[in-house]
Amino acid sequence: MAGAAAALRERGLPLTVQRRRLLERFLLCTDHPAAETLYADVAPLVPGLSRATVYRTLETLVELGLAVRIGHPGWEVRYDPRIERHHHLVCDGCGAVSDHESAALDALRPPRRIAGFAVRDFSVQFRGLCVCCTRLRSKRAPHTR
Amino acid sequence: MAGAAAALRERGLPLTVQRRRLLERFLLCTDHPAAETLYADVAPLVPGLSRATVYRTLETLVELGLAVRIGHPGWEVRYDPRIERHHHLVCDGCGAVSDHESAALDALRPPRRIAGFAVRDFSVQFRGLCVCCTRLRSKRAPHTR
DNA sequence: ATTCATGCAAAGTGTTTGCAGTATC
DNA sequence: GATACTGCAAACACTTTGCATGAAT
Repeated sequence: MAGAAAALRERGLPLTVQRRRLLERFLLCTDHPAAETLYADVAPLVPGLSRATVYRTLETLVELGLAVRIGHPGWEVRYDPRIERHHHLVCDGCGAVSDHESAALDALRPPRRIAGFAVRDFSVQFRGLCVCCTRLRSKRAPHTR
Repeated sequence: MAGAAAALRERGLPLTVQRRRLLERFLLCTDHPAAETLYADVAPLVPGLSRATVYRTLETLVELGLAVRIGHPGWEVRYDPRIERHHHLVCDGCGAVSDHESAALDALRPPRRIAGFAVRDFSVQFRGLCVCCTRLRSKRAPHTR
């Protein structure tokens, strides 16, 4: 919390009541909440809190490097006609998805069971930046997303 | 395509014009299309094609085991104040998705780079049957989905 | 003839944006 | 007092659903 407040100050960003309350709650979360969840938790403490503020605050935190985004807004489900086990490289920059075959990963044997869940197969999703997007980033000032 | 047609017939599902065209196109795709993309590609060939049909067809293919879904419908972006990764258990039976935290997986260090792709993080998707569905299967006749 | 798929349009989520007003620095 | 944030409501993107019609077996 202290670190977060400092990070905001450093950028000249006001520490509003809404942000303080959201931070207090968010930084304790261990369950990677969605915006809606955080809104539900904090709204009772901040009369009139708007969902938009929650969304905006969370994105600000990501920009400040105080939070990690899991997934991307506006990202659709994609489908793959290849059903054999294979893995994916998902670009955080442009959304491109490419396949990745790996003997090493294929050699792994997943656990049969995870907390009652009967595991049948697995696949790994690597997130990062594709070649094109890497090139773009290195030119301009580094800037998240 | 032949295999797909057979799979449909086996289940007594009609091979409609729309499905045929969608299949013809989809099975050739190597770029993990989203529903919208497939719609754009096929709509010119099937006058009056509806988006709903595309969505429904793709989900049918997943149920038949002819396609895999990358991502989950209705999934919101989640945020994490710890820079910690987490994984997913996806039930082939009911489609439920639950989170899975694993110290062992967290300890893994992904490669920095895969064929030019700058890896930032990864997450593992385990597919199988959740507790409820496992119970159902063991009682009733096995029934894929 | 039966069964299931389709199109349409409406509704449902999750998220973003423009704007006028307001709090923070 | 300047700047940036907030709430509101409307817009937006993606996806699902109900229903009457129509097509495949």
